[in-house]
Amino acid sequence: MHQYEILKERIKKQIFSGEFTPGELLPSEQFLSNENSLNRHTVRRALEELHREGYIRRQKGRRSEVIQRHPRLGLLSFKGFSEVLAYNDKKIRSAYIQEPEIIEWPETFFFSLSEEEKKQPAVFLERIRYLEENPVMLEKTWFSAGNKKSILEKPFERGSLFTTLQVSYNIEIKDVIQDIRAIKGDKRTCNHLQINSQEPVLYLSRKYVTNMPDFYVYSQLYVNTHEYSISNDNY
Amino acid sequence: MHQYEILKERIKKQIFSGEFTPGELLPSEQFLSNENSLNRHTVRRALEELHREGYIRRQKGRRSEVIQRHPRLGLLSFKGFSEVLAYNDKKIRSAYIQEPEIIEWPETFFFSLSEEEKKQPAVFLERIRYLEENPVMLEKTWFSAGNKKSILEKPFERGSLFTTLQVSYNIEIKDVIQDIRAIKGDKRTCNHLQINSQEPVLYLSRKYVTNMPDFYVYSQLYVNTHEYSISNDNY
DNA sequence: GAGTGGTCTAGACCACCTG
DNA sequence: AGGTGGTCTAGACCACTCG
Repeated sequence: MHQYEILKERIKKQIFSGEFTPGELLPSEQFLSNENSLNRHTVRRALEELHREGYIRRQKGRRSEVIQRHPRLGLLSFKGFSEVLAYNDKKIRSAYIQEPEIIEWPETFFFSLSEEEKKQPAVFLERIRYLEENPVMLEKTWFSAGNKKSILEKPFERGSLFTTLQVSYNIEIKDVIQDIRAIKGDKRTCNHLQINSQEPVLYLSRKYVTNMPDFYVYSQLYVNTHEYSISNDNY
Repeated sequence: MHQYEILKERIKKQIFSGEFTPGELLPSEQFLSNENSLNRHTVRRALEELHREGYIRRQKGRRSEVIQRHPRLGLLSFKGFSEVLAYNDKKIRSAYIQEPEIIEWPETFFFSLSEEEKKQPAVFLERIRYLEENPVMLEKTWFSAGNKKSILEKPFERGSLFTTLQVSYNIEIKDVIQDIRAIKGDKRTCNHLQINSQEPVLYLSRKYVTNMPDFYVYSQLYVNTHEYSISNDNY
């Protein structure tokens, strides 16, 4: 954990605990720098990320202002579902449609796989995500089984695949490539999302890049945006 | 124009001109630093932004790799349509449905307006955006007329509203707040996009933040994602 | 005019990649 | 083992905000 991450997480917690409230100004960079015995650049790095994630507003000559959080899903970032909403006051929950299992890679896959990946079977899982007890997202996930079969043996750490990959295999998500479309939901998808068949659904296809060469995680997300829209991280 | 922006734009041009080709490694930060008499931090800032915008891949211990660009619309960034695709080889074109005109703000608006904004009427315009002669996006734009009525007098600089705002009033876009949904296109929208009525359409509502306090630009975008999906800037 | 954020320079150490 | 990117420190100047 780097210094800027530590500071960033601390300020996030202070925002969610109400220690810093929306509209309030954070201490100056100079102050945070002295206070924490950090260089101003390190402080700035933390504040820049808080800005990109939509927590604060920055303006030259003025201290950083805590922003009123909107009731939106910050799904465009590449954090996992649980992380995105971890600090939120929304009640979230996940349920398996398909627990992690070993399967062959589908013949036609939505990203092109490397030869290395095709040699191994895949781990597949499918989950439905609830927000305030409403199903908002159907998520299908694949990754190369390789030497990661032990991941099937017990439930995910804190319900998060990414947390589990990190603690079990020291794998971290570094980047994501994603495409977004509006599509008609098929019958099965709409059933799970509890909307009428053929209703528009936001479709995201994702390839997560990790710190392990040639190991990627792939996801297809089907999101019901009738109730909740999806907001961007700012930058 | 800051040093890191100059360097960033220069490298972008070198990528699009084919001077750097996909798969190729850029010179090291140290080299670019010496070459341009810039500090390594300044070089890094440029490379970080190129990474976020999806032009290069960065990996510790290895020089930055130029990425194969995908035929996708980088619409999630807050750049204008023309800027996004300026370096692309795709043919783009815009046409007015409604040329800029002065109107009253709609009674119900998709973002909440400040009292200051409501005092003034709005400039409204509506455009249809073509990619390779296919209509891909319908865009409605509003902003406070204020002292900016001269903007109605002549065509936009290089067809870009944002460029015009910058050269005429020194206004720069600093940030964007946007929401994304999948909706059923209404009849009018689908007609313009040349798709069947009720087809799913990607809907983005945007509030652009500028360097001028209390001056915002608002847009509603309706995107046909059947042919082209929308990709993220990475970070 | 004091406080503050944005940019830039100079230099250091570490972790990772590649021969 | 040398090259390279990621993090961090120390210090500087400028442009903007606000009382």
